[in-house]
Amino acid sequence: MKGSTVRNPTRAAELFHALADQTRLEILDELKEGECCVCELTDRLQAGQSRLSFHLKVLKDAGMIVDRREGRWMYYAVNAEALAELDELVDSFKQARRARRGAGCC
Amino acid sequence: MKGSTVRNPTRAAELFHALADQTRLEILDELKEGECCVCELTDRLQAGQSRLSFHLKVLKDAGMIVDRREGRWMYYAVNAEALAELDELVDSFKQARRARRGAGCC
DNA sequence: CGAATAGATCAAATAAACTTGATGCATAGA
DNA sequence: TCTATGCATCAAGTTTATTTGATCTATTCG
Repeated sequence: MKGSTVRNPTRAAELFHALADQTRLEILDELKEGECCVCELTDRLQAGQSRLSFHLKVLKDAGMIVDRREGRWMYYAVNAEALAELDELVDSFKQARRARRGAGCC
Repeated sequence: MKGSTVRNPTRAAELFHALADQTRLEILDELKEGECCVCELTDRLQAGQSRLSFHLKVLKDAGMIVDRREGRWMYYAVNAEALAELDELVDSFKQARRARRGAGCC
């Protein structure tokens, strides 16, 4: 455990921001099939190397993915912990929606 | 139903983008307690009127919230459909993570 | 109708994110 | 050690988001 993740608004924004990009969603879509190296991603997605590297970094900094070096290849994979965090975050939006707040407004 | 939402990467990015901001998360945090008008939000959150209005628009355009006019007040509320979409999206990241892709890399 | 109020919208300024091409660094193999 | 390969990183340019202060619109009430 890395401390409260939900209830930390900055953390939540960081996590959602990591998901708020088409290219990164495509990366995750590839990674969910299993661990994968950058060169593989490069030709699956239509993306230049440095562009891909940039987005991988965003995902990694947010904790959405983890990396592992093997020889000269880097393997990336989805981070299961982050998926649990996301579940919690989405759940947190669901609390106690009542019909209407008290009486009139302001 | 408004057509496939998961499996539409642009839609997914839009939804996550709406959540990728501190102020908007705070708004949602207020709204989950129940429907609420802008003036109420204005003093709960430390935000100017046009700023709040901007973020409410982002949330609304993404379908995260719905609005309702009552006299001269606008009431906003979390959109339950969007919460379902989010659940689906987060689930979609979870598919079939295998240990390792086939043999060596490239 | 005229004034007041709640919010939306617009324009300009600023800031943050993304793309691209170049360069750097580590590893592996000759 | 020298070279090639796989990626990360950096700098510059571009695009997209956000903030702020007006201004505009709809609604209510006198």
